[in-house]
Amino acid sequence: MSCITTLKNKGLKLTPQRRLIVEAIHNADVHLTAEEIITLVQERMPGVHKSTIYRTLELLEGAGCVYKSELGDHFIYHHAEEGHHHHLVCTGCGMTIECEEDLFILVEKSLADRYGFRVNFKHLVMNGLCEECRNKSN
Amino acid sequence: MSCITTLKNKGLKLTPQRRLIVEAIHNADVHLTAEEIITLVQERMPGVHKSTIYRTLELLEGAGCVYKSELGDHFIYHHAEEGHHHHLVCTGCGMTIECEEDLFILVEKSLADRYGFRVNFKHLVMNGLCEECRNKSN
DNA sequence: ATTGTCATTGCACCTGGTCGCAATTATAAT
DNA sequence: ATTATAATTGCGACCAGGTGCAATGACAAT
Repeated sequence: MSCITTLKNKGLKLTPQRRLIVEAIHNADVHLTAEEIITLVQERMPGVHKSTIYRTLELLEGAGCVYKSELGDHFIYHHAEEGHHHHLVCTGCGMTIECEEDLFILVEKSLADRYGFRVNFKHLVMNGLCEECRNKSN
Repeated sequence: MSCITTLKNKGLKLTPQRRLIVEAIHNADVHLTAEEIITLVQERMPGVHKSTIYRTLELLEGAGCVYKSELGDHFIYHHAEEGHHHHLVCTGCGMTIECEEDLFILVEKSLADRYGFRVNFKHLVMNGLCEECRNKSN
């Protein structure tokens, strides 16, 4: 909800298109792909151009209202109020598992020490094989 | 070098196009983007179609001769004999740092224990801010 | 050296995502 | 309520990467 006020505070305009996009992301309980957002928005307001949606998504990301992550070959978006977590994506069956943040605290520290690099570990996507697929493939 | 024999052993044909592509990847000491490979190959043999190159790259990846990773918004390729490493990509200036594998051994183990998930940590790309950009932005 | 077969190529077209630009519109000031 | 103006939209063109298909060509068998 505060996305709207965040935008206003930054002197950005509140167009019907933007309202729809923000709404779509808020109503979703999981992350959406760009494609899904485009479909949802255009169902309610045909004629909205995809470039508008991509630009709004980028803007919302920049404003900190929305997180964008790469999930395989496409992008997913979800609103910022959700807790952080990481994704395990099985390359066998496509299933995704969400996993906790704490696993990476050590890595985060090591990277900072060794390379002076502050990693953005808000959302990380890792590919691999789930238990089931691993058993199947052997 | 053994890429060539690997292909032969699989009953695949050794076309001049494929020879050039394999050669380009072997001659490079760092990873190349698909774009760079296309340019290199076409310099020596104009008319080679990009789809041929993408397909060959995919084939080499499947044969285990070449690794493909996502680096931001594009793909990079390098031959399999290189050691594995991960990439730190600065979202500020675009600079990339290569970092060692050993950082992730612990994480790998935790994920297997907690979720039964075997992560493919061959090449991981992590976004964040490098030291310089972090100092600048404050 | 010729031939047959199947892998491979080039082509034309498609996809998701991005960009520059002219037309439109949300908002603030009057 | 009008107006000014800067942000935003829709459009069309573009980019990297991928795909189905008919034509070509590498290689094995003769």
